[in-house]
Amino acid sequence: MAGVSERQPPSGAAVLTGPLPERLLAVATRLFAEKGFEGTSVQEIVAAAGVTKGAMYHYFAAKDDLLYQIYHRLLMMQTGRLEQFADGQGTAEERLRAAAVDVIETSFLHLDELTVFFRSMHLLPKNKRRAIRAQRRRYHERFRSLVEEGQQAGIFRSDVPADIVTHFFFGAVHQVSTWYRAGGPLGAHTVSEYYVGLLLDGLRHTPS
Amino acid sequence: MAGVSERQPPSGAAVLTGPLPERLLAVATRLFAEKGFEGTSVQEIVAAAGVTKGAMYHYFAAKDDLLYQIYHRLLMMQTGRLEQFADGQGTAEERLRAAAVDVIETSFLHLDELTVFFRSMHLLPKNKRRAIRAQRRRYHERFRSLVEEGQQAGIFRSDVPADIVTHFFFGAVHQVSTWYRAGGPLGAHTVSEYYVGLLLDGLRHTPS
DNA sequence: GTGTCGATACCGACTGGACGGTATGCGCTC
DNA sequence: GAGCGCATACCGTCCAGTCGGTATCGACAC
Repeated sequence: MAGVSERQPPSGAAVLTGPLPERLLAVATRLFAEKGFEGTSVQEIVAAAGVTKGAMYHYFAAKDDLLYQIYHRLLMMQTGRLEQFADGQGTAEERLRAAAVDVIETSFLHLDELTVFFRSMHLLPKNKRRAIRAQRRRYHERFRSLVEEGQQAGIFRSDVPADIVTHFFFGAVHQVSTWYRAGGPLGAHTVSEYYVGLLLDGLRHTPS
Repeated sequence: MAGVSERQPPSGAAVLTGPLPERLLAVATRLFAEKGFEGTSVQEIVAAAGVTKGAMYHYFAAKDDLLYQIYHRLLMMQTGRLEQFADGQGTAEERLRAAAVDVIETSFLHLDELTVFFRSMHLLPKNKRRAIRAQRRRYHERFRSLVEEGQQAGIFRSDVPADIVTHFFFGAVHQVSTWYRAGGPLGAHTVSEYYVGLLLDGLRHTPS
């Protein structure tokens, strides 16, 4: 992956290092995932980050700005990657498979962000919610058009609308944060392959 | 007044009729779905139900009791139906298909309850959360064993664990509340059939 | 059929604390 | 000496839960 640049070095717990805005977002993500957005006070966030409220309100206009930024950044990254895979080489099935595996794997890497967003997006003020919905729409549409491409090429079944397929798959993916626990018996890559296998081939045994 | 009182007539908007506990749950479900659990005050709930806080705390020990009851009742119903389908007649595939269609359709009928629960379950106190998790585990296990049955009969593929299949499918189902809107172009039954078709046969075109 | 008792169903004012957000100040850098 | 990056103190609001009180009703006695 050329265009996808590496982010911060893979240090274990970067809580008291680095630029403050990122530190606050990291701490807030963890706390929101643990105790919920409304169950976490601004005071707790800044205390965990080793600063005070003045610092936070210097960088973020409101508490829900944290929530917005948390998911906005993840979504931007995933959208960029999806578009790279979708616009790449290979058949529609190959590209869809690669994109689907990638979105699951990056989702596993950011389970907290996903958890927090899908629990609390309804708490965002209207304008921010609209902004996120627009970005998600763009993401959804790109995936959907990939499915449609495969349908028109005769690779995918056409009796199920591509829109439904996309909702079906992303629904399953966005819910992994409710059951998957890192450190369990299943690795992220394993689950990704299973999920994509189910998406493409379904559950029924097809004697080849 | 006899002991066995009359049930409420099937009127459309039964908000100010019927037994108070059910009335409060119905009103709370609607408000929680609209404005979130934390964004809805007890005062608003009781006002919408036409009573006062004293009445609510007469029937419910705490605000989160409402949340618990809302999903508890739905889950009990769906579990009962799942077990009926699973223990019924037919091949494993036929029974799984019928059970899967049913769970989606009942989910569409109770979208508000699903929305509220999956947004706010983390706000439940520990004991109630444990209770719900136990019930959901039972539900999950019954579906999983149905998948396993089909795997052992050679009807379903065995290279994907039944546990993963169950998570995959329920994940997709539990997320419908984030995109499906009643009154849209797609009916609940249509979507149910699409989803079950995707679960069983997957996306790939299999020339028969 | 009248009076008493107890229970159920509900009312509504009040409290105590928490929480998001702000106004101001202060040190350090350039 | 100006402005950035934060600290500290404070405010107004809101809200879950409480608690003493009232109304209604059935059961039972006489």
